[in-house]
Amino acid sequence: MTAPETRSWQTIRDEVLRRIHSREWRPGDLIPSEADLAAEFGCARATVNRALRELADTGLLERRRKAGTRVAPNPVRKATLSIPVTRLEIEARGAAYAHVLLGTDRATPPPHVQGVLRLPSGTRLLHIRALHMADGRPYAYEDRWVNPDAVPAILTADLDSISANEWLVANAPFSDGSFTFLAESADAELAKLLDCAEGTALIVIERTTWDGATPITAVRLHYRPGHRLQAGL
Amino acid sequence: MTAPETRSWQTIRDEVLRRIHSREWRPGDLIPSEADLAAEFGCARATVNRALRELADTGLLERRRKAGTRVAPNPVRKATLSIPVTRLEIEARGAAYAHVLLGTDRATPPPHVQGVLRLPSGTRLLHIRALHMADGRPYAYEDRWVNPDAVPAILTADLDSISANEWLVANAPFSDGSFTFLAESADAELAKLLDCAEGTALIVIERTTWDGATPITAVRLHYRPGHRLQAGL
DNA sequence: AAGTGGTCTAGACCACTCC
DNA sequence: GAGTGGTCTAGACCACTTA
Repeated sequence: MTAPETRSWQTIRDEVLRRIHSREWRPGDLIPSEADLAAEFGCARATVNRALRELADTGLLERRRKAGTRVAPNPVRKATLSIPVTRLEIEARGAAYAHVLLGTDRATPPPHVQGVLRLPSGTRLLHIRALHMADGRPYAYEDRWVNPDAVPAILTADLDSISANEWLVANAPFSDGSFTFLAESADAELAKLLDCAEGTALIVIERTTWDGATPITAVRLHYRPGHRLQAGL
Repeated sequence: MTAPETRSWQTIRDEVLRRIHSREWRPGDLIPSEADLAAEFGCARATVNRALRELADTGLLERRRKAGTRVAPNPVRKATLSIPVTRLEIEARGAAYAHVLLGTDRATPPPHVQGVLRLPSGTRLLHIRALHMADGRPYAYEDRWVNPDAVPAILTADLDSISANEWLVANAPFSDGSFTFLAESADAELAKLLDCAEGTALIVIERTTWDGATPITAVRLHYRPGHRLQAGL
């Protein structure tokens, strides 16, 4: 045997991948148990477990106690988007970042914001509007509502020198959150801010974050026309 | 001590999360080594490792040999989108699925498709256009190019009864792929197909898949107006 | 009742990287 | 060189699920 004697969990993962890929194991098939595979590969069961768990996490295998491990019949593709702080996103593209605070006020948010934050109607929040610039050109428009009860210190923060985005990342740890992606046409105001024609299709990210049951912030980011979100895997 | 004596890796993960969250450990801080934490929690180092690895995978911790483990200063949020087969996506909403094959032909793809698939210009591919319906109403328009060299069997598949989407999932294993999300305005044809006004902003998913170095398929999915992609985490 | 995955342990060696 | 994380082992017990 000239085969390498290495039997790391990556080796086993790759071999399992190869067997699925070569259709030796087909979608829906039951594959051997961890104990059997450990015997076959000459390694500890924990090592096999690590490899199979990895593949189950990415949706390629389905595992159930007693029932065993199957090749997923309908592999649900999991696309992972990395969403860094906007400044870093822009700098990663090699562009110079700048940030323009368009205004802050305290007001009652529109109903849909109240809804997603599950706030009683009439609650007043801090409203922040800002523009992120890349090389002097508009990159994304940020419309944010912050719950000052959750992070009182933001009322005294200098949001001209640090974006609310970054201030919150550094100062408002959160336990939960969600992202939604959608498309929207630029209205007159957005067209002006993002320097595009009215009606242009824009991609929008809506994000909310929570500290346990306490809502922290809800934000909508409208990206400049043509923006693409690239997902891995 | 009335604290429970359970010390599973989830327990440890949650306790580490709590310390980060309570700002006992702040962004950029070095946290104790695995050995120290194992001693503190009274468990094996492997258990601590499992907990910390989990948090590092989600981007909350940064780990380096010798340098130790730090709380990530700029936690990169990883949003995970689950992208199932369109039929299952529709059925999960409790709607009836149907699928209309609009046409197939063999042709030379437009330059941008040739580009992303890295094919020599002039290569002829199978072109498939279809509409996914939910409860009889248009849900998404699919415009797909398939490399018949990679999956010759598709030329004889009955794409009326099974969508190309599902046929490929079941018959064309792939090793790599990528997703891109963007916004586009409906042109006259799309407006007609999706039963919306011309110029409506639509969300678009572009997907390509590969079998090693061999391109399999490139597809663009235009969703009906108002569609949202919901990401977890 | 029994089979399978899920997890934990105690120990070991290795790989990397900072000093 | 030394400290830290990365991984593997052999064994064990438990939890869940199906038969």
